[in-house]
Amino acid sequence: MKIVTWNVNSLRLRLGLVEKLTDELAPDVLCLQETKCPDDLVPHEDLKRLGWTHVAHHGQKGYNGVAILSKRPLSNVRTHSWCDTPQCRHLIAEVDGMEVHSLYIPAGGDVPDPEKNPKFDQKLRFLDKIIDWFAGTYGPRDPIVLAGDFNVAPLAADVWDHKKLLKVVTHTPAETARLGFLRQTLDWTDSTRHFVPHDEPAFTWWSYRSPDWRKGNRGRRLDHIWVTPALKDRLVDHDIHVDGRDWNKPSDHVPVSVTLSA
DNA sequence: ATGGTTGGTCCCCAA
Repeated sequence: MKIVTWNVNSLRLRLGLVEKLTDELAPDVLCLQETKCPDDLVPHEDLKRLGWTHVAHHGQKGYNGVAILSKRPLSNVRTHSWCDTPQCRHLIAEVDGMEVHSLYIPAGGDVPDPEKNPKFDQKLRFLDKIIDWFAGTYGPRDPIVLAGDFNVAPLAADVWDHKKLLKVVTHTPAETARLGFLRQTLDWTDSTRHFVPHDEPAFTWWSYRSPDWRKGNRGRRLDHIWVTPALKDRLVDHDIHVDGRDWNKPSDHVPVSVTLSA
């Protein structure tokens, strides 16, 4: 069972790359974020042609939007909005006896001060709410995959320069501490760091604004796949598909994958 | 200290 998460940054614009990803990575389940697509405009026929016969989508016009594409049946599809105004950032479905979450945590704007920046305040409160919810809703023996764009780079080796980025949104102590609390709720395993040493730089996002992203390599690890202890022993493979940043008209995020044994 | 790019929408916002 191979599960991939990707911030697609517009599903309709990048349908061709969804096809490329489907061919090259051959996932069984594909979690998408930032589809930027209302539910009634999802290109279901195109997705079906690519083998995505089961599609759950939770989207809105212009912003946000999450999806779970699957080659196996999905059931018990649910959504949550953790914001004051409804936002499409959290979609849940069951597949093969597991619960899969496609999650898009708010980016948080530019100024890392909740007093001055409402978006950063919204991000911190979003994190606080899901920490409470996961802690109160599940236990470590529940088989859950939490995948998505968390918009937080938790470790020093998850950013290109730890000291420089301590005051930059995605890597501030307020955010990384909360991600630590979230990880503790169900004793989640961070799949990437299960396979990659904690001090080895690992990035999944490079800004569109850096002209030569590979040379400068000013990246951050914002995209994550976490699993509960119930699934940890089934982790057999992992990949950050860095080459995806060089696809034609790429997303600024690259796909992250895990493979679970049967 | 600032600017750089991309996507969606409706003349600017979010990332």
